[in-house]
Amino acid sequence: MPELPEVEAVRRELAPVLEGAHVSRVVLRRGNLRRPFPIEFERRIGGATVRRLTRRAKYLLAELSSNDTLIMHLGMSGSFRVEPADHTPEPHDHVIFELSSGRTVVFNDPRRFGVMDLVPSAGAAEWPALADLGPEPLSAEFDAATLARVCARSKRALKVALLDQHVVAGLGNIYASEALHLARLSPRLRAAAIATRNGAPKPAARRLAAAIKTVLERAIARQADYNDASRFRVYDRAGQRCRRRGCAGKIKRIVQAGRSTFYCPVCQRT
DNA sequence: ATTGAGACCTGTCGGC
DNA sequence: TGCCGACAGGTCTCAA
Repeated sequence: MPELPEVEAVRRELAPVLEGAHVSRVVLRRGNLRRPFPIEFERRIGGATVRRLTRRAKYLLAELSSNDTLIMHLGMSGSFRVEPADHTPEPHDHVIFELSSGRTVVFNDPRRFGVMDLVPSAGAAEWPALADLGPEPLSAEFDAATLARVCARSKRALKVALLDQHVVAGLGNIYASEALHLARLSPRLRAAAIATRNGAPKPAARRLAAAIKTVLERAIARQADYNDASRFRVYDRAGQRCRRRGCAGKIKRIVQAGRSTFYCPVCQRT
């Protein structure tokens, strides 16, 4: 379940287990995920201590005492479990990090769209996918002005633009729809429609930038005391009633750039 | 330069 | 029950 809030939840769960922990052994149960594992992956991590576990967009970054950084992405179906040392592997358990604490961190990924790579920490920010990322949506760096600027000359639909990690880093298919609903903006609007000609933000851009932050913050907070999976505003609710107060619309599903978009045609008219 | 389509994988679910 | 297509939270590459 990996968009920014889910990755952040994973980080918060793993940080206490990994930070300061000594990795006694790494076991690969296959040679690749979306791409092959880097050369000497197990040997280069084995023996190191994890200094910090951080997140950038949907990536997890484990800084190691060896001055390498382990870059991880969960793809569509990746997940981590913390297990006792003697656990029996389950199907699709691909990477096992054995810690000298006696615990084991297991990476499981049925579809194998995940990624792991190991790079010198000094150059981690230049790792191709990381270097191209747009602003972190919960940082002060991301606001209506930055959003308006990157949308300025784009002819694609607003929803499609929100999925572009160069526009804003960490939104995925669920929270793009959710943010647009909160901001009362149609997913089919051209992206450029929220910016004025000189690139200054319109009220729509302000609403959208604020909605993105709100939606992500709420999702992160919900994960913290994780219980019932989701009460989405629109995602996966085709045919059901719009949850906005006073709106009698029915949620609609459309396909944009090959991906499902959910929205309310009544309150997300522009 | 942008943009959309297809590819990469496996699992699940609904319809016939 | 079984088979088959559609679809799933994400990138990446290729060709208009």
